[in-house]
Amino acid sequence: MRYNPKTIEPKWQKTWYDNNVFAAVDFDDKPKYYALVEFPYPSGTGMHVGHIRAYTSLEIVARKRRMEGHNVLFPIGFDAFGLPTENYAMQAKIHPRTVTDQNIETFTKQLKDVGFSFDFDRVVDTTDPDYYKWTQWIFLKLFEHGLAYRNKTDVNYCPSCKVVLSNEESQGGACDRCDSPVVQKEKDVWFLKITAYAEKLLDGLKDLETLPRIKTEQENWIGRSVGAEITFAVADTDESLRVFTTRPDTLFGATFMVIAPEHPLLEKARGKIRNKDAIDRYREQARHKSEFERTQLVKDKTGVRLDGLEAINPGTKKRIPIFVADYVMMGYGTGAIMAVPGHDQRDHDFAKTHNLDIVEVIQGGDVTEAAYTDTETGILVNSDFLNGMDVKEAIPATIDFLEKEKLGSRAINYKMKDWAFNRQRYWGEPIPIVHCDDCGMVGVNEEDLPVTLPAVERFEPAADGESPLAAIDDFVNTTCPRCGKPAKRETDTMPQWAGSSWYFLRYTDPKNAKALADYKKLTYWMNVDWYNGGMEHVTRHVIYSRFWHLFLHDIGVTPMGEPYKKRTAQGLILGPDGDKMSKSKGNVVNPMDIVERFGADTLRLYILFIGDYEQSTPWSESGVKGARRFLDKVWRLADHLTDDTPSTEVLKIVHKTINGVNADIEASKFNTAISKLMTLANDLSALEVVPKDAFENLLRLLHPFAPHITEELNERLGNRESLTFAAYPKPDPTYLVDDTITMVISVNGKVRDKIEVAKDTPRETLESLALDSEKTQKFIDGKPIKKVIVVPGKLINIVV
RNA sequence: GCCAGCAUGGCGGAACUGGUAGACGCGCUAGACUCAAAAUCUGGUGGACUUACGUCCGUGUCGGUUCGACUCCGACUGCUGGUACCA
Repeated sequence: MRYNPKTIEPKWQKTWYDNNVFAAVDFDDKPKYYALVEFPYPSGTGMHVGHIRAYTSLEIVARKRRMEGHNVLFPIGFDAFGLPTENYAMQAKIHPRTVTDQNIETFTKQLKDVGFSFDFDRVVDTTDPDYYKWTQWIFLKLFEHGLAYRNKTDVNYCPSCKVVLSNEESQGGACDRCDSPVVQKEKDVWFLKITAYAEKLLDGLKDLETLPRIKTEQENWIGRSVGAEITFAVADTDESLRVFTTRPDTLFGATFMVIAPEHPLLEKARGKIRNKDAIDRYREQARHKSEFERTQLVKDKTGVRLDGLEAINPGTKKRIPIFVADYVMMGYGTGAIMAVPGHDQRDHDFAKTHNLDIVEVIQGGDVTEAAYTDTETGILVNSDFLNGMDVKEAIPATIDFLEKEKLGSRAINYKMKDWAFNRQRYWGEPIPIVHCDDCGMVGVNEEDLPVTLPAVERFEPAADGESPLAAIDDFVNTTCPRCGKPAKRETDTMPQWAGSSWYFLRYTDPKNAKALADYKKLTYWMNVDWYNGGMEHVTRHVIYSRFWHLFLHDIGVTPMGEPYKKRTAQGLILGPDGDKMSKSKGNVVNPMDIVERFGADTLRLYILFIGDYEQSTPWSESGVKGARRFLDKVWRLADHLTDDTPSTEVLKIVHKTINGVNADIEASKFNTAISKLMTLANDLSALEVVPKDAFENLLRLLHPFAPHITEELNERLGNRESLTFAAYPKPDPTYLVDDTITMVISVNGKVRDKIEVAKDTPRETLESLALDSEKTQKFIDGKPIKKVIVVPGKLINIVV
């Protein structure tokens, strides 16, 4: 009989899913293993090959762990709030609830068609009120602990559509929907104080098992920098300017100051500024510049000098000018800098444009030409008591001086900003806050959660940038939870990151109505042993969810500090043309097509064989064929089985494969694991008859990759037990070592001969064997032998 | 600009801590089977020279360290990702 995935795949899927064989068992005695993949956004187009790649890695690990005797939690769910569904719903005039339910249904069917071993009893859906009740509950806790606050900020606003836009919808400064220019509109929005956790988030990275680059990316995102805060008095006023600098040693070279256009000094000292008009004009320009312009047009350093105000350099005691310039941002540091044109290139550019003094304080370069930024070899000059020191000595010396004079202190600054936590849209979790005229902002009582999204006909954004919820009187008008007087509900909803910041906790206890998850179950299942997802989520999603988890731990809701033990990230699958897959390029590969034409096992196998798991790789149709041929070959092997005991030679091949495949899977080297299985199948098919024992080992090793065909073949061998919980093969060390080894003989590093020798041939014998070799003789050619290097088990190199 | 990563046959990719470059797959090619084709099986397949045995060259470019470099170091080029005037 020929291999026909169309009949055997549905058969085994039915067996698995009808009997719930992948259900994780709470509090089981077996050691637990929690394998987590990033849950999908259920889009209308169904699964992408990228989803398959993202899930297949841990699918292999989960199936392998079950065979190794673990109680495995391998869950899946849906991150279903968000813009695409909402936009589609508006366009198609279907309620987002309906759209979401349909999409989830499609995804679930597709996941099962590929044979993923998820525990479908634990599916979570972030848009389910029973789920988002707890998302709201966590928000309330953050609010109670002062970690959620409201503040004014500028948002992208389209005056024509009267709608707030996301960054994505306002790229290049034009509205995505009507193409009119986007302006910045000031609005009161919610923030989460993630900066309060900056240090903890940095600390927690120490124990995370991951690629160095993943760690580096998070470190750079948090962006801790150590330096000093220095206070500059503003001459003839009571005002002062605080700056943050990483280079306090260059204090004596600060010849001017620059403040952000939004800096409060401009209001406070307004009376003293003589060129108000010019300043106002510049501030207005900066306000209208989109973030795009302000950050992309790097070349021209614009700015206006404040007439009538000067600062005093606390080192030199000299008066120095103050400028307003938009290259300084209010959002980082203190919104003001001391400019050291001699040793900072941006300041140097600015000084050149505006004809300002450039003073050299670190010797080594030519500061009239360019800023000299070498901190290793430079020596301080023109700096009073710092003269003669190197940069490393001068930094603490300056800080000591500033602290003594009460002009500044050591300071740490983070690049990471607080998390803007709001959207003015319908399809998101309502923020559970009530605005009361008397009590201010009050959290909804816990027993009144969830604050559900009202079922409405119209969910288009309301006018003037307000959420559609603002137009629904029934929703808005409520009573104050504290004083009982009439009050209004918050109408903003949460961003998409909210539901995904804690979903992995819900999987441990998905139906709990009393808590986000039972503490004992959390204790049993957490931490996540292995978390795989996209490289693009390594900064935002991973950091946000770590923040929520650390907070939940601090308030005693979860037992562990850091949620994840190990994190990996898969590479992108490109189109067959090497470009990113996209509808517009017409190079999208639909994974379900591959299932249809070649079978799910072929898809699973190929997607891991395609290349290094962490690297991006183009899709190849002919590569798929290769994966299918391999399965055909395995199928045919079953027709040549024998009960004879395998030869030592065969046992060696089998056990080396067991050893290699095991190691490769644990190291995410799925492509080489598969190539080793192919080699084993090739070797077995070269035999007259295939020992059954060797074949069964092959089936078990292959089972996590290609579960359907292996279950079928296993059944045909007469085995009653499913492979799902069959013992994973263990290598027998006696078959891993060879008695004889091939050693290379090289002359001056070039391979000239190979010899077969016993494993522990002594050095002297090897040397003489090498020197006597006919082939090497030719290259030694009577020249004097300088040295003979013997690397045990590898080679002998003769140097002449 | 800065940070990180990558660069290996016709193609996707292997090569552990420096030690036989090109595993495995695709493609191509010759042969077997077939009336024929498909499928399958067997052999070959980095390049140049050579009747052959072989020899030389070869891991983006240039240089260095080493008995020995795809692997380490320096400079450069190109590609990918992240970030954005971060003080």
